[in-house]
Amino acid sequence: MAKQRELRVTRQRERGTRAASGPVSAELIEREAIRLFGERTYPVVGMRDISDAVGILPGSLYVHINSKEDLLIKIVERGIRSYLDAIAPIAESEQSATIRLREAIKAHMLVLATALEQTRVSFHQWTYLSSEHKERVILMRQRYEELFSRILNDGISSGEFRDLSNPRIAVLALIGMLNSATEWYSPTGPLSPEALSEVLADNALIGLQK
Amino acid sequence: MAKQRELRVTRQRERGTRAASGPVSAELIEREAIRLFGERTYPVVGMRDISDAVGILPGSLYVHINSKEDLLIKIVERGIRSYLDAIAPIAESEQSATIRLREAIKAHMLVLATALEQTRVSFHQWTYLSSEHKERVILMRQRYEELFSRILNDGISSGEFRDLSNPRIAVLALIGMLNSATEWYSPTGPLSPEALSEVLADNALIGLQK
DNA sequence: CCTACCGATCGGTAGG
DNA sequence: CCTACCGATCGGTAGG
Repeated sequence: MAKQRELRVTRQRERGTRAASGPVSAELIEREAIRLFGERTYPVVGMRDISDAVGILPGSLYVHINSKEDLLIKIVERGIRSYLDAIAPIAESEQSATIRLREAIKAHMLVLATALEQTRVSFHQWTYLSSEHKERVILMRQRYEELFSRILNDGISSGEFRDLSNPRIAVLALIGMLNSATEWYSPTGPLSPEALSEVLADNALIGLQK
Repeated sequence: MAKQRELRVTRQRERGTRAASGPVSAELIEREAIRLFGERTYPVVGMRDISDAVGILPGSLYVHINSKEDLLIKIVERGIRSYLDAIAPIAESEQSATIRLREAIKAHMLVLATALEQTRVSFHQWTYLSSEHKERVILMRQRYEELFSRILNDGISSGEFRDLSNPRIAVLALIGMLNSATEWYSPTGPLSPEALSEVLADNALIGLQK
């Protein structure tokens, strides 16, 4: 008995990069899944990697979760929602389009900085979901795109922005620029998310030319 | 004998989305791999998917290729090299930074349009390579980044561009915007690569403001 | 290029 | 939460 317990603890140590201990929960599993999916992507992370990270055996994960895909669904939807929640009130506020765009960019970078790995999963790995869930994600992504479209269109109407020949492409390019930060943002870098968002907003609004 | 042949042909038809026939070759396998990796990503495409697409049995692939990773290496390196080859002469030319930037963006969009799936693999899936090959890719990506850095720095020196507080971030944001086209460019869309590149160049140079 | 097969690993489950 | 295990699938090979 004592020997069995010892073996088990040893195995947990071997497995466990997990800090100290604390009970295993669905939330802990999701947290480790975010980290692992963010680092190595969904299809190449095995359930055994996740169970190692939380310090239990693979089969025991299913006491807390339903399936691997269920983990992905929750991570992706929560991730996108955090962007919608942060940016919707800004896009719909009464301020000028210029100010709204600056604030939306800042909000984006703040969410990105506080949830970098979740963002990586949410914006790139939703494609691994089965079709029904993929459709729901596509709707959320459309809502997100519409927030920026609204700001741009308002800015054109009000005369703040120039008469863009193709606002749709401008929106996609802007969002693409923001999302690319998942590939180069570093929490240990010299610039804060706020400072970065000012550089990006200047680029988007003023451009490179003098 | 006749019956065996019939069975084999039938099996090939079942497998084969392959056009007409023609001999299987390393090039054909690479072409189908580009398409499949581009559509569904490297880790979730099996060798059986590739062998189905070219119309042979899985084991027979290894007459033509060495390994699955070898396919990825070739696709990724050829893909990045096509960008370096297109943009290096422009970045190193004698023209103004403004013109060079416009032409570099146009060249980028032309390569992207003519090799959309290869670009998707090259820019996003090199992360699945083993570490030694990953390092080589990182070097190529640095060269690519340096081409744009050179244009931007030249433009700042010459006074064409404003005094960017952080040129590195501006370069990464610019490249991020260009690369995002792998997610929204459609060959059947209304705008040509040239027209798109003008929209993107205007965005980068002039910005959104009036 | 096929036949026949390999060991490894995958997500997940039954029963305690 | 573990023990013990499942069928399916993976990349790849030997021998013809």
